[in-house]
Amino acid sequence: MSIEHKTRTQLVAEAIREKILSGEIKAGEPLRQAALAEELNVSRIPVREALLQLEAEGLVNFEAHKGATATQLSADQIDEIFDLRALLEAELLSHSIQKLTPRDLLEAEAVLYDLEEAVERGDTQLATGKLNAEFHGKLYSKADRPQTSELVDMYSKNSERYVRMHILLAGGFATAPEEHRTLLELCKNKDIEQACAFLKTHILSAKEDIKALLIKMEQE
Amino acid sequence: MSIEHKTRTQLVAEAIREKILSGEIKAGEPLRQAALAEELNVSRIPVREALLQLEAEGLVNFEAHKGATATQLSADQIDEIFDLRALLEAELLSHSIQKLTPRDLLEAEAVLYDLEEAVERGDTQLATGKLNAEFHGKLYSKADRPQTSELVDMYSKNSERYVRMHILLAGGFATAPEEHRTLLELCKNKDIEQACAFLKTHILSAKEDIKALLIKMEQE
DNA sequence: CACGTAAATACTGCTTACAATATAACTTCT
DNA sequence: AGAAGTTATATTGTAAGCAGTATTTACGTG
Repeated sequence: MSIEHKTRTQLVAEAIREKILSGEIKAGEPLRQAALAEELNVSRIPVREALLQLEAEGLVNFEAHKGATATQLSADQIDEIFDLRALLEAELLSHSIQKLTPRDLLEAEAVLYDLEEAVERGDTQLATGKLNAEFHGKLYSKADRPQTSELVDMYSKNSERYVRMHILLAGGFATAPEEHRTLLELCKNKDIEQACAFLKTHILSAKEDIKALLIKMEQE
Repeated sequence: MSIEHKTRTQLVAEAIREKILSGEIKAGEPLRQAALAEELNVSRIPVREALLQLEAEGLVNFEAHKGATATQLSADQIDEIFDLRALLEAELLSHSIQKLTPRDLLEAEAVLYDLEEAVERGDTQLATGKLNAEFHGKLYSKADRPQTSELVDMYSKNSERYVRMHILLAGGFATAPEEHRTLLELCKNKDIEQACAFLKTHILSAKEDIKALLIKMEQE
């Protein structure tokens, strides 16, 4: 194993990404190259390159001569992104489900246990972010579809901050925990049709919640 | 309409993209920043930024300290990309088909006419590239799904060079023209189910052709 | 001759500094 | 006072050059 030599651009990208996902940088806020460069003790070039990378991830809008801003997703865009997620994640699950071993399923269950515990502790931040992604990831782990997975990761990262916001403002999703259990059961039974269908409705119902909130906010 | 002020980065990106798509730069070939910079009469900075952009488009692989290469798609990757295209394009069509006006359909038919003519002239380059994309684009034009469309554009651009290669080596797809006609008919009849199903098989059959060729090439 | 090691090279990554563009502030005129 | 034009300022885009990394070549050693 060779030591990883991280380039400044990568470090800067990680730093800015974290700022956006955590909400430290709010949607729509402009990202000044010089300010970021000084704050992170690098020149503007790695900052520019990091911003370009983040644009590819959909976290940043980069307009020539005008600068970069954290992407502000409209209700319509949220709508479309969640539709895409439903489509793509069902595709992943359909390729993965037959190959899931008992061990995979137990690992998923373990994650689910942590997740439920986090919810009880009130740590919704962790529950909806890292643990939720980890649970879904376990179920897709045998899909062997690298490009599709990359897309799914991108979109889930991208919508995460809106999910968080929703939870903050609306008190979270009451139904999600049970839904996860149901989904896991369907996977254990290798019921492709039903599992995929249920996964889709699971994602789409989350969408409806968030969209309602966003529309309300846009009206203000 | 304000005059567009194109940045050097954008111009460089277009130039390199064209080189890759046209085959002037072959898959796997390294892209030297200094060489490109000199050839295009710019410094290395816009070249680097253009390469980053092309990486986001999937046309280039950018590895730290090792440089950029034109992406070399394996048979597996082609397989996955075409599956994604089938999924996403069917999604677009399903959202667009009801809203397609008689005029949209006539325009699609007009493109189809040009396309068939190009095939007869033997201009498969044009037929499978610009015109094919234009025909499909007309059918998706009322989907109102900007992000999905962007993905589809990306993937079709990305696979175009492999399609071209296939045509060069295998003499083209015998069945495609009739399939386009059939698809158009199904759209005219607003038969969502059948149109989407047919579109999927249309894309997946093209996949099989190309994949077979690629596997053959990989064995050499 | 094989193999590991050290110098040379070719390239990428980054900094500093300058040029070009867009926006904000300020006149000037009606 | 308000609109149009003009300067000033902030910010981005690009260039040239140095610093750092990976790869190749040359060399010595067993």
